[in-house]
Amino acid sequence: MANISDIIEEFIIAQLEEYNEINLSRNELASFFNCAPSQINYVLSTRFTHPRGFIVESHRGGGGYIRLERVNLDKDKYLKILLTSTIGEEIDYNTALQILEVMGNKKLITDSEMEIIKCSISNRALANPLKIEDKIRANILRNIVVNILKGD
Amino acid sequence: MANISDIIEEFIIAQLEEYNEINLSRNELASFFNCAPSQINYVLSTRFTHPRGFIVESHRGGGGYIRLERVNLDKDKYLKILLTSTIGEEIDYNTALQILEVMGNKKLITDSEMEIIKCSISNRALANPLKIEDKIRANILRNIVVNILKGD
DNA sequence: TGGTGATAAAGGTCAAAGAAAGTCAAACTT
DNA sequence: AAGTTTGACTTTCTTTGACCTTTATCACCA
Repeated sequence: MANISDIIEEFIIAQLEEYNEINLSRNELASFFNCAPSQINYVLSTRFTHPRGFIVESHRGGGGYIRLERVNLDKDKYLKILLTSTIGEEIDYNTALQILEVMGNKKLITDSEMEIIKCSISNRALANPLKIEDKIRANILRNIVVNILKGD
Repeated sequence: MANISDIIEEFIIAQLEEYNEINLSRNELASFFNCAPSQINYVLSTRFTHPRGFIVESHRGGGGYIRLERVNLDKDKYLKILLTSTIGEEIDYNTALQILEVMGNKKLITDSEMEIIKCSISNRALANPLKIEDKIRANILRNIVVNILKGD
């Protein structure tokens, strides 16, 4: 123990115990702990991950920030399992569909939410010639919009 | 927060909440907020954009002004415009967000649907080392699941 | 009276500087 | 070998300022 990363982790978790959503400044944190700013990124990416129930958002530029939020994994066992094991590094469309169906049955998502998600993850939407996220995103959005038009 | 642009944005939006068309003086605004006049242009061009449903008109010279208006297209028309021109071959995250906001305002999507879509199209979700759709899809799903957990 | 040019009063543009945060790989620890 | 630490470099967003363009008005002269 007693390595900086663990200490920073504890510090952040302590904050999250009080408020379950917090704003950090990467540079301030780094100078507070006397470490490289990128150390903060290291801590965030190794400790504050989705499977552990954290959501991290950030903004660059003047007035930038890092926002951290904690979700309660124990609230729903099924979702917890999804996060921590079922959905791994990769997942094909049919498996994903099966998951969605269960989520629908369990009323975790509405029908129209399910439709939106199907749009988002369809092979058509994700067809990906070369690491071009903006194109992919446009595909996803177009999909979604057509779908809303369709549903009267 | 704590950056001037956001504050100016809020100020202007508050005005638009009352009157849905307003006249501003660039210089007055700038001196009121103690910033460079061109800062106003920056705010206008980054925040009061077409995708967000604003129209900006201005006049130079003596008695010049900046007129700001909020447009209100009916739903089908708006969606058609989205499909045929606003969403092109590529779209960056911020523009997409602005579109989603308007869709939310127009009740074309519910708040939780909006959250799902944001999850689907976030840069984080689409981070794409190399044409690997299954990985991307897993990212998207994980995003969505965390988000549903978040929503109480 | 009517045209003309100077001046002032707007707003516009653009690029450089500044302020965050992100990435990645090399070096260091355990 | 695995996990951590560091730092150089990148990307994104904001702020500032110098310079540009457009418009209105007013004084002046034919």
